[in-house]
Amino acid sequence: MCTNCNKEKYYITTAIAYTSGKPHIGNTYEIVLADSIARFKRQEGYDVYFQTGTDEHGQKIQEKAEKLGIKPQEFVDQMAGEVKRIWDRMNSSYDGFVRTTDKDHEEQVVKIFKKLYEQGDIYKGAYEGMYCTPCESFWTESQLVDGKCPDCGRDVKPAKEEAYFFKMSKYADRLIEHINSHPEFIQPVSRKNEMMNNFLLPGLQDLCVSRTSFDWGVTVGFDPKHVVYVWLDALTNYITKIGYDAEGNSSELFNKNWPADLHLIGKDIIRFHTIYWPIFLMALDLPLPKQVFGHPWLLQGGEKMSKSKGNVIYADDMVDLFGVDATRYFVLHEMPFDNDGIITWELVVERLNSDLANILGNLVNRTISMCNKYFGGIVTKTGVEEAVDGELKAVATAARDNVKAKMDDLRVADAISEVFTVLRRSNKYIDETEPWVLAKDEEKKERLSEVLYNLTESITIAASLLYSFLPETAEKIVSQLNTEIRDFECLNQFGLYESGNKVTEQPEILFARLDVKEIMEKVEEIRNAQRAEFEAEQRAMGEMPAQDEETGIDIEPKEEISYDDFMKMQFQVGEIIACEAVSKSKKLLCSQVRIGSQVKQIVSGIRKYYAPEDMVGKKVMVLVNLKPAKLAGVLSEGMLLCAEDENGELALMVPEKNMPAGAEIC
RNA sequence: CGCGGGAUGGAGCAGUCUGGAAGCUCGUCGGGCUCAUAACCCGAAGGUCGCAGGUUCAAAUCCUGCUCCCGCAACCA
Repeated sequence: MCTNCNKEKYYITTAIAYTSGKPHIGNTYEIVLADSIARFKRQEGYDVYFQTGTDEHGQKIQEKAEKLGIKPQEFVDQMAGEVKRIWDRMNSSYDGFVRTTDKDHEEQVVKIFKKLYEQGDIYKGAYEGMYCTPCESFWTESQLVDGKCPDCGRDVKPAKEEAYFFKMSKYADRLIEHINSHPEFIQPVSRKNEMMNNFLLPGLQDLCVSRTSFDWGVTVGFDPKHVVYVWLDALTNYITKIGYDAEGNSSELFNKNWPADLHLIGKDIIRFHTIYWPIFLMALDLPLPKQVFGHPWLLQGGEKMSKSKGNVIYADDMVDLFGVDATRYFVLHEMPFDNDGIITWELVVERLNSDLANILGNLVNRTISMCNKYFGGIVTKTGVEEAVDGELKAVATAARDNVKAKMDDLRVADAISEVFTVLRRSNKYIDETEPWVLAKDEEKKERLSEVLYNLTESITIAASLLYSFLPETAEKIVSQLNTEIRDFECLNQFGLYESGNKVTEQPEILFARLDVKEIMEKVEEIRNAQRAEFEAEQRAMGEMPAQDEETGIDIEPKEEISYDDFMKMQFQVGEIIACEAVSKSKKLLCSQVRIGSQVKQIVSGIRKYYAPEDMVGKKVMVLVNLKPAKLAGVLSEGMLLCAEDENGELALMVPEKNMPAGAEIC
């Protein structure tokens, strides 16, 4: 309880956005969802603190900055600015924006690390594995390919690197106990079982919490060779930014707000938030957050969005085409509670037209038009009631508690539907009361006035409830009705709209209907621009050679070899006499290849381009004397040679004339 | 047998835990209405609830087996 204002506090956070790339609509969803919850809690009367931010350390970011030829700090400054700009554009009402490169945050991370070390939860140990010197990488036995480095194929040797570890196991039992006794802690519940069965119950490994292989991170104060593991760094943002101090001088803000009421995160990082984070907090002797909600993902037409697929949808493009509130509406509405949601441009247009334009916008527009047409804009309550009014009033006054019930369960999409129930009922009410018929009869004038009053009142209630989700639209509506967003407390009452008020003379169209075809043409432009941008970026990072369509593809030049080197390789024509898919893999085909008098089994990653039955009978170019290796558990004794284009499309090499199986290629 | 999620009218989903008349939104078709953004209201068609068994008076729901899809992991000779 806040001592100043008597309001109960509510601390909500989003995950901090990783700054390795521009966030797409799937990432942006989280801030909109959090914003809606934060706004709703404020409306309900909570003293809300809403924090978001950016996660800016780590190897990936260091590498990306290097490739772009700029300093990591410069890179994350750009990305953080971009994230903040998009969050602002989505009209998110966060109170705090943390960057993990903020001085005060970094200082606390150092202190926290030190504290945990001094009390024995973090200890110095060694990370053991197989080390590839040229690649500067550790690999586990299972990652090795044929006993060699999976990246460069060179020899690896066992090596040890000193590192700090966190004693996870020490707190595991306490965490299991907490999760079991607080069923609301992990939401949705299905995730709880996943965490328990996969990680907690089998036993927690101690976590390596420092790195020496790169330096873009928070340096361990007492051992500057090491940087703090990104997750230890990132997770603590929830306490550092509101003023936690590991040495005991925490701020007012922290004391008031911790523990957090809700960490809103994506389902992919639930493990970090429901296992590592609580354990870190236990070690710091702090209370655990009350709830962690791992929301589902927004998939583009059922697929994950990725730049290389060229199917990414960005918030900016959506806002340009549809506006902020339509974008907010779509992501909030289309995202169910525990399944992934689907977004396509066509679906967005459909939702916008049917819900926002037809049901909401048109209702407001027709109501205001009638007020103007019949009463010069003056809305008067006359008290001439009829039976049909009862149902409208019942629906309108019940909406508040229905919305609240859904919001309490974090079912935001369902909460919005509750508001639309009021709007749909209002449209129906117009049909039932037929104002245009009443208008023709002078004696029905008072009844007509009452009908329009009831509509105006219902819309005011609906708009007030819509405020958390579509703040701009809600404001526009009440402004057109010449009233204000109504207090949450009164939203279960009917008849508070001030009788005699005058609505606007010129109702503005809230959401114009859109034509799918026109939108799709614009989308095509966006896609083209995106593709060009992606290629430019790849080139900037040196991952894609400048290409000229006339001259074909250039590849990374390889080291010069001697004729003897070439002659070491034995190429022969092979005839595929049988071929089947490798059952444990999606990409592999296993072929029996006749080479002269012998038959070799060869596994190839070409299932995407060749069906097993198409392979049989083909004569192909085979590298015969490659050392056999197992792929997905299947022995492969050679390699079928293919040409590959920039899209990964493959073509088997076949002799230009018919040649016998076994013919040497040289 | 790597881990997990899913399969419900043309599309997107709810319902499954706690068996008891198959529901919502969109689309389609028909009708009504004209205040409104060709919007709104009413009605209809359309489903072997992935497949096959089993339990039960009763199964979308519980049990067993299978198929397909999607993530992750592994792997792309």
